[in-house]
Amino acid sequence: MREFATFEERLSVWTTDAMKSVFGLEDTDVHLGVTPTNNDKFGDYQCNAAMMLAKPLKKAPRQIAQEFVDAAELPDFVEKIDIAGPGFINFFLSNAALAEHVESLERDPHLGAEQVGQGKTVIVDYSSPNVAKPMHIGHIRSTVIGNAIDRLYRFLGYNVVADNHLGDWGTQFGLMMVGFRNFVNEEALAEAPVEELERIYVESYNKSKEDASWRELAKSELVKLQQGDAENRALWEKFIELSIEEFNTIYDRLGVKFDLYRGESFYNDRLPKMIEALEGRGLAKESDGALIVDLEEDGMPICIVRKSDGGYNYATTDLATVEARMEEFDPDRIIYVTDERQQLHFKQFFKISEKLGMDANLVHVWFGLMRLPEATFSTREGNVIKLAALLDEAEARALEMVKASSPDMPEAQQKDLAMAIGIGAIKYTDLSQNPQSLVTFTWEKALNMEGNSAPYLQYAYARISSVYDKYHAQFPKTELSGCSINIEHEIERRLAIKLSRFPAAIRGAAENYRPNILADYLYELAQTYSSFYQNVPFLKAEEGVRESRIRLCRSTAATLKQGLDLLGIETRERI
RNA sequence: GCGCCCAUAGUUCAAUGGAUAGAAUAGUGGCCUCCGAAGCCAUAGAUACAGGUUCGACUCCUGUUGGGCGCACCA
Repeated sequence: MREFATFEERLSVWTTDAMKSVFGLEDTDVHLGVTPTNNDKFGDYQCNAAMMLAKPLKKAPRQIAQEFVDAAELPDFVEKIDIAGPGFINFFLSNAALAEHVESLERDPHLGAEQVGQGKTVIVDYSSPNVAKPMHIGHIRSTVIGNAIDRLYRFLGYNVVADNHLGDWGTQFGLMMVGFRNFVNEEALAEAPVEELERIYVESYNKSKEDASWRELAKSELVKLQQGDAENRALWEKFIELSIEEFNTIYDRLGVKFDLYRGESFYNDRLPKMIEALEGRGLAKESDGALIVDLEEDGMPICIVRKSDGGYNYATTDLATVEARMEEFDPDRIIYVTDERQQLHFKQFFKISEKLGMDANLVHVWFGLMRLPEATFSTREGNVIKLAALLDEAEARALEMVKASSPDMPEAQQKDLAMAIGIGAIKYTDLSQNPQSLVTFTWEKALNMEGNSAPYLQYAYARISSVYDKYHAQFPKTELSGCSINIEHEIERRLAIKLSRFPAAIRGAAENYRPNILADYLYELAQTYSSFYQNVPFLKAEEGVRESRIRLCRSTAATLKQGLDLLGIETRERI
């Protein structure tokens, strides 16, 4: 058993062994471990094996439970064991063991979370905006959810490669080239480069619809670019450079960092070989001039890997990307974070990758579309909300709140706080719900700062910091780590149990690619703390009790801070 | 037409097949002489519909209704 093993792990190992020995079970599919209870009255953990074993053992569940309880010798951290209802076996942890465990977590930089990723590499492919298009609120989910997954896996010890797979290649660049040379407004370009690039694209696109010679010109410029023409290449690189620069200002504001910015173009050279591989394995065939992979036997529509004009598309690029990533990083897993519309595409190219014999573990983490109450976002409708505008608005609203509640704070600090709170609120809104739900955007929801929200958690953290500082001012000589935690009050116990469950929240969030599991946990932890704070005195408690409670505060602060950091949400000692 | 996803309090969201479906917000009623009221305590309110599987179903299966999305050269 590892040093900071959770009670759930320890108990599960114990119940599994004990069940096997008491009932002479060898191999069984029945889950013999424990799960957390959802009600204090049923103890801290429950084992449901008795019900599940009724059939194979041909005995009544309660009888099984009773025989188990009679025969088994309790581990020392269990205070009491109970049989309830149809045959639930409930475990009550001892307060002393609980207190000791919480104390010990202070020595673990990972707060009890097992380093399951040691020696493993994971590539997380997320955000992936298109060059020459401003990021809008549709990009927030991939960026924020992807970044949380990135952080979670790093925390679990994985070597994470965060890759921003930019949309930097494709037919639109022909139109961009001719458009730029004809309609660029240098002032606008200096002011807001990507917005201007988008404007140029739209104008050029509109012109192409009416003007056949314009279309021809765009096409020939595209071919020149593809053939490596120096001038077009330079212009294309300029588009990318301007775009990345602007994306980075957004990423900086969001606290998002990538290890790589490898656009689709990075894999261009591999595309012909990829087609050869498909043909060599007899996977690809001609159809209406295009080269396709027939996936009918796999229950999917055909997948085009080379267009009838000889160009390659999405699927081919993604296959080549997998191949390149396998060669360079040999990852244990590649995680793609995109919206739900791409499910079929990913299923198709995952299948083709398998058929090609690429031994890649590919995971598509999809999230629900973001839409407006009345319609989906579209450039044509002109209802797109830019990501930068959303962040501005969040910070402005947060600043208003900060000024109202802390009018005497220096302005620079107010602004810094407003940033942490505003950005935190936006992120938390997205991270606190199941990623797969469809989201209807409203300002009110996106910038929620009341109730179950980032500011609630940040407030709880700041309040603890304040208590902690006051303690040190009043009792500067006491060495806290030398004082033990004693659990006597009910609310202390609830808080300690919550603290001990942090690793489960982390694992659940990471393994299911659902940061909301962690967000839920943190909210519950903060609620439990608030109740603790309200119901028992800390600084005015008698010596000993006081130190014990301050240590619980310290653990809570560390857990909140770490958890919020994994969601990419910043904390401040004073708000 | 085929396929994927979704439906939980008035509203916005939770709930690895487990016990009495949790929060927030809006409503009502309390709590600053006391560690920060961005808070706490109390109260009321929900599983679309019809079947099925199971000791046990919001969760799994089938059907219905209502929504979102995808399905040959856009990524």
